[in-house]
Amino acid sequence: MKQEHSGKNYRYSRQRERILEVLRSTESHPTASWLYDKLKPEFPRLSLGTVYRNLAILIDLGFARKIDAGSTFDRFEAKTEPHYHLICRKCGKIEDFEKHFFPEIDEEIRRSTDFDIEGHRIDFFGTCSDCNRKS
Amino acid sequence: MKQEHSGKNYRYSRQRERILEVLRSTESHPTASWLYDKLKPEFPRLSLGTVYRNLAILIDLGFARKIDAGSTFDRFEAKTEPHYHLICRKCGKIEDFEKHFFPEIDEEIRRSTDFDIEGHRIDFFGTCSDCNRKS
DNA sequence: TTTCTTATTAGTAATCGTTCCGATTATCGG
DNA sequence: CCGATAATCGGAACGATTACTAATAAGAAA
Repeated sequence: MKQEHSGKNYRYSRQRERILEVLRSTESHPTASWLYDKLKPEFPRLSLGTVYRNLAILIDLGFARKIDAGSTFDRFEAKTEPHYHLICRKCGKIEDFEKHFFPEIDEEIRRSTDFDIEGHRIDFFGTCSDCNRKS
Repeated sequence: MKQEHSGKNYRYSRQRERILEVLRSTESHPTASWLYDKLKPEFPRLSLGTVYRNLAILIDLGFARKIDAGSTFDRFEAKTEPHYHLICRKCGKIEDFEKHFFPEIDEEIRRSTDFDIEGHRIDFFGTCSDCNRKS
């Protein structure tokens, strides 16, 4: 893991490395405390503050992203390729969707606003197949 | 203001009526405490909890929406027609964008997932003209 | 209008996710 | 190995939101 970006140069830390590995190993778009629980057995003295601080650093390094899914808590992901999210209104599950990406809509918007558009995010809302099956 | 929806029947309240009016009168996508400050002179005994509770009711009634813009606090709007948001990465300002809407992308997604898609939200990120001018 | 029921409010305390702080530990260049 | 300082731990602090209780007010019925 290269740890330099945006002027800053971060020292290596075993906790940070593992936080990124665990984040990369899941598709569940976890919370900070989920990561904390996962890593607590490995680092018995791990602190939640360490998880938060390192997630912020990983975001700064471009290795992770924060997701706003309407919950009261933040969720994170390590996927950096462009993709969208399917958010289940019933259970809150977030799934990645990468089959289509629409770069042309940025152009469309650029033409009719003076905002300097860098990119966009799309979230699709609905009900996941698990929840559909149950009702 | 019709106050019935989702089974519940709400009583009239002057505070709720004014909260909606003020929310409709601004394009600033305000926070709960901004609304509180605006209405405090009019209702000297207004409580912040009242603002939050009524915003939740207004959302339930379909008169308002909550916006997740990556901040630590919630922002609200009373515009109910479909539209997107332009979010300034520098100053946090949110502007509405209604010139284009892309209903066809829901169809596109429906075809390749088993999620039951109800709709989508798009947020465009960039720099607003005010911030561009300053730098 | 008066009464009665109950939704709504004000005021405050509690909650909960996140950030901050001081002391200790670890990284890493010299 | 030493020294400088970044990162950690543990816990306190913070800030937005929610929950609780007694008082108030909407609105239906008499």
